[in-house]
Amino acid sequence: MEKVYNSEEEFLRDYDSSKFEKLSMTTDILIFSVSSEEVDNYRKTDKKKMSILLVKRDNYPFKDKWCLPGGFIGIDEDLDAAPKRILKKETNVDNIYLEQLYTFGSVNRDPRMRVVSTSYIALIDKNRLTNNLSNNASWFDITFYEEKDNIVDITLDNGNTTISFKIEKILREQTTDRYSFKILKNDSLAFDHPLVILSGIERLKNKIEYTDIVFNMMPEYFTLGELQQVYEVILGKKLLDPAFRRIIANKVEKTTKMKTGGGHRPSYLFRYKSK
Amino acid sequence: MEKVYNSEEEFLRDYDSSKFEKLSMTTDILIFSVSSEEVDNYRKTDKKKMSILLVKRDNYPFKDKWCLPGGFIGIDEDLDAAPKRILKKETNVDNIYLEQLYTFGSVNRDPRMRVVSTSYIALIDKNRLTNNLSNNASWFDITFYEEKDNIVDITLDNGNTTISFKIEKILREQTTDRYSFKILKNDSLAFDHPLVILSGIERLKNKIEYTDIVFNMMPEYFTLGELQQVYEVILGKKLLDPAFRRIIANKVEKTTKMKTGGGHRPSYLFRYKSK
DNA sequence: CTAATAGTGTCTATTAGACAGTATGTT
DNA sequence: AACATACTGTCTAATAGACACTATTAG
Repeated sequence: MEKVYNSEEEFLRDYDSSKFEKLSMTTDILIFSVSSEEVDNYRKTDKKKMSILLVKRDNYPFKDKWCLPGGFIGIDEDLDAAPKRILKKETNVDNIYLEQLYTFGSVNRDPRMRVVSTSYIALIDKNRLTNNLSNNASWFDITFYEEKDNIVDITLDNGNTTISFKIEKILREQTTDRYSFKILKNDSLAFDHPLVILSGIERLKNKIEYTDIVFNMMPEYFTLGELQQVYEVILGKKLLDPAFRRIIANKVEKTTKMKTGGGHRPSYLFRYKSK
Repeated sequence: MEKVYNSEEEFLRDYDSSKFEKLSMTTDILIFSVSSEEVDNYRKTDKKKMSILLVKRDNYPFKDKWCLPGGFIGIDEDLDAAPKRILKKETNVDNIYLEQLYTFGSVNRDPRMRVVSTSYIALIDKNRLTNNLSNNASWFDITFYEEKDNIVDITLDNGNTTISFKIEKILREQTTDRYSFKILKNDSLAFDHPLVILSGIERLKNKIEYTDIVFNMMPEYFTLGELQQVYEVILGKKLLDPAFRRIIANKVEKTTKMKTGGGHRPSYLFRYKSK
């Protein structure tokens, strides 16, 4: 028979938290940025790509495979504090844009034991990184390609290694925008991280349209051409100049600085204007 | 010194999962529906409200306070399976619309021990419930009111009990749509559930604009007036008839059935039309 | 001069907002 | 007849898409 308590204090003094079987929690962080690939033609501007930071596992499970930076949630650590701590460790930078993405909790996602993982998206301008990444971390350029029938092809490339995977998106209900993801092919990414990365890319594509999060990936001063390229690479399509400028007009302010040196008309540098 | 392993199998055989301190996970479910309040005037249509299912706690902590239905995640249970199981238990209905909302993980959100909770939104048409709710559960009508300066006032009422709380929304960064919530007043809701409820309402308000999730709260046949009222009560504002009908035109199909009996022109019944 | 990007003007198409009007059942 | 809701027509305002044009620099 259960004991009857007369106050919350009494109950808590007696409480045995071991009666439920506990589990481990981790966090995975999608650190997104933008990279520029130099082009041989002196007139042309650098080609921009989305990029993501991965780390190479030096331990089992998935030893020597690449995965998202992450780690365990401390028992005395706020859920949001863990990704902050890990981000600081990996990048040596504070004040990085961070938002919770999704919590993944299939029973067998980790071969060691039951682990539930809350993923986060971080956005950063690479110029803020003063080149002291932790030593098994590396930036991978993202190539994202959606085939007709809800099959998504993603390729990550850091110059040495190419990782590619393919995921099928299955609409869960007619009424919503939520998909179930099914991994069709995955060479070399650890855990269920292909799913996490795809979720993150989709979130980014969505939110770039109705928030100002892009500016977390931009340097303080930028040209509108550069900004437009970042939009285009994230959305995966070309935008028309006048329409683009109308839309971002009230988000940026023109400065007196200019960018010269390309073999073409110089452009004004703009800056993010918060409301 | 750490032991060196030569294969994943060997590593896993040896793996001691107890070296990290584990924690408990729960799920909280926001079960939303729509209720109609009868009006004395025979001509007028019933006034619709959003409603949410709460349960009364019969144990410490927060004994006798109301809270969201929820429970612990089983060690061998997929994260998504837990809310499904609890939903079935509380409502006796299968196939309810369910989507993950957010994972709350402040260190002290539960006085017993460290508990991280993943919240879910469920949407249901009350007509599907054949009146066998679990016996300490009750529907509360929601009144939602946003004061000028990001202070939100929410009142829940089930006819006997009125619960009200007040939350301040603080924009986290200039660039995003994410808020931190701060509870300014909370009489009688257990845990951090005021935050969970507010997050859920905001998600609902957002998604009703670009998905078809409303139809999960509607009966199979409905009039456009009823549908419009549901939109209005969720969005918290009046809509213009012609605009509303244009927007939902391709989401519904007219049937030959009609609704008569109000002291006014009868209306056609419509049905959700999936694409 | 040329290639390449910067930046603007303007027309058109589409969508959203507003208002006024007609239609029809119950009491 | 009167009230309340159903439903539609149409004008206007705002926004998005498309194209064409001018501007300016390094080589």
